[in-house]
Amino acid sequence: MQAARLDDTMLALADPTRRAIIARLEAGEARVTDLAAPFAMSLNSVSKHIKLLERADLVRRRKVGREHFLSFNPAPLDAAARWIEEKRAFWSSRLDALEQALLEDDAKQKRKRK
Amino acid sequence: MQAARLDDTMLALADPTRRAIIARLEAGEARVTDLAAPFAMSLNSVSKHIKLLERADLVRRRKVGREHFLSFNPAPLDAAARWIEEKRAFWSSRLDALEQALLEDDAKQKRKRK
DNA sequence: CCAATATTCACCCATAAGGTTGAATATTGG
DNA sequence: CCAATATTCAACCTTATGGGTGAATATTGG
Repeated sequence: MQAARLDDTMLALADPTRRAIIARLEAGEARVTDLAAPFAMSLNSVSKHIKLLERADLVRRRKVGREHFLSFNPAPLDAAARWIEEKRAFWSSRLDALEQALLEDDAKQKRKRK
Repeated sequence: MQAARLDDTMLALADPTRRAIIARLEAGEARVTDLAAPFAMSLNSVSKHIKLLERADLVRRRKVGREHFLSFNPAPLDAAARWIEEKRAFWSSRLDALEQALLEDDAKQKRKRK
């Protein structure tokens, strides 16, 4: 349960392979080999992607003997979602204000014409 | 109004300088020079960050003579927010289910004891 | 026309990402 | 013990980031 900066979270999500890995983990824990299987890519490359996901704390590792079981940890998504929603909220309210202004102008025009 | 893949959007958001630039644009349009001012960094570096933001279609450029006015375009955030919320929804419902199962177990235990 | 202003372009540099292959390590099954 | 399995480690390559500098370009104000 550590920090994991927004930088790492966003960067981790910026790659389709890593997003696919996360999607795959919705079906439950998986080993490195399982995760690598669908990709036309060496096991090692997938292992590196997993490391990046771990750095972002989006993936947790549970070692049982020689097998490493990976699971998804959604916690870091909160901060990312919060940042994005803040911007979206600000700009949707700004658009609302613009719309409002246009409506008022319209009303003013109507009054004038009347 | 072009595509701008999730990759570019996420990558653009993965850097604190670029997030600060976006935050600054909430105050309205700004020139490259204005955006660069707060940073202990060359104008050129900021110009590059802006280019990355443009690639992600998060920033739009309006040229007036020698001045380039930049503005924020929130549209690409929709897809990013959607992806994140999908994962969050899935996992929060999964946690809910777990909680539910625990509660049911608890109830079962009570019944037994009774 | 000319100097100042606003930006980009063209390089240069260091580091990281994303991929490869081959060897090392750890653990299991027989 | 030994072979097979599951992973990582260590190099290496290519390309992209993130930063810098200096020159080129475009436009404006006198």
